[in-house]
Amino acid sequence: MTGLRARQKALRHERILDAALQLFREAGYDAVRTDDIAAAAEVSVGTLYNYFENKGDLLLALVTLDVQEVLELGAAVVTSPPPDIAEALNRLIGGYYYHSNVYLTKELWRTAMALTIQAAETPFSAHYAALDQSLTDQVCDLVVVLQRRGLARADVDAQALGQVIFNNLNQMFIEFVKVEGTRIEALMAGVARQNAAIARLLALPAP
Amino acid sequence: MTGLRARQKALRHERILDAALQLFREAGYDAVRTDDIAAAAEVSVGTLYNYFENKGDLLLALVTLDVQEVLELGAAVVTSPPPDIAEALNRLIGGYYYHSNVYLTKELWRTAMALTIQAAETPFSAHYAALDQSLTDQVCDLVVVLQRRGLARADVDAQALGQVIFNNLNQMFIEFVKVEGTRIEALMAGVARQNAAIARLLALPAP
DNA sequence: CAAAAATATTGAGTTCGCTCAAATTTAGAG
DNA sequence: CTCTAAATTTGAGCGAACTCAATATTTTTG
Repeated sequence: MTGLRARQKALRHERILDAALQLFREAGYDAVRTDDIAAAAEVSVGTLYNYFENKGDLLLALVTLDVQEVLELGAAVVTSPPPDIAEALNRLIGGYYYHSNVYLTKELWRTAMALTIQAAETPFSAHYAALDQSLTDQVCDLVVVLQRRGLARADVDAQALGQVIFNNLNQMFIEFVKVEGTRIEALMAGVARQNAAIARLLALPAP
Repeated sequence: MTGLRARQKALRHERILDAALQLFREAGYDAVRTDDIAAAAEVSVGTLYNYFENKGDLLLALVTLDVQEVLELGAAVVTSPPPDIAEALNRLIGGYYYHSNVYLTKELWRTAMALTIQAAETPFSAHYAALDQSLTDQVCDLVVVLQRRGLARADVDAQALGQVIFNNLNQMFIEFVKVEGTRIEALMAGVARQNAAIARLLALPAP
């Protein structure tokens, strides 16, 4: 059987994450003090810092859980995308976007995005970067699938184009979380317009 | 004549900015304490905070000066772009990139980018956002100019495509400043590949 | 030109993220 | 079961960003 130590470790880890998520969601990242999280998890501040590098790393741990789910969601779209290029892109990207407010608020995303830029060396930030790469790969895969099925021009660098599409959707999401008032529908509309432009360029030329 | 108060105000404002730029550049953003900047500007901490909302706003004030220069640089490319689509994009974007290390280090850019996401409400962050929009407009203008001169397909939403191109170059820049080791040449090579893909799609169809 | 009003400066004090030496708890050996 | 070593927890304390009541300086008024 697993030692008492290991079980308590796992338990504390989860208690801290749970406490952080709840407090962050209801009060916002800045308003929550690390002491509050420690108290809610029934652990001392020192212990909290034994499990997570810093306050930001704690948030990124929560964010990566979210991105992981989103990745699985996207895989389904890539394996059988709708036959229209624009629709396929919108389906994939919409999946990403609409999932984004299941666990996290705009403020939390904002803070998280800022952290991944500023503290790119911390372990969870590296993990997030890896997931971001997986998302890029997923978009690239979608482009390749569309090309293979004869739905999109095959005479173009799918890798490069996939990166462009992902960078665009990512940047659009950042702009979205920057402003508290904007709605996901508006974000989707903006991205759909951009996807339409790309889809038109990617469409097979008239025979 | 302008009152003594106004003159001293302008003087102090400049002294603070100068001190901050020098210290930030030579020691890095985090290593410099606001007390240090205040001391170097021969001003008290309280005064510093009378002129700038916070430490980050001070950095953003410096960054916006840089972006302003970059915008002027880009205008020249837009008014008379090279006849090749890919080359035109590379020229414009290269201008942006190569100017980026004139005043600021990667760490400063990283911090600044993070701040514009996290603190989108502070005055200088709003100013930065406006400049970002101007950069987007500049890219859109370039696409329109290429279309007008018959160098690019005209049957595509230039506005939307310009946004995509800008969002891509912006995101690529963020990835670039994230990692301390990477060189601008590598960044340019990556973006050039992406631009090549877009240029191919935008090229006029064979008659 | 003096006094009052308006505007700016100052720096000790507060807050919060994070550290680390001491104390506590668990695992293993005899 | 006891004693020792290893691993873990603890919370008072530290550093740095930022505040605000007191002070100082400039401008305006009579």
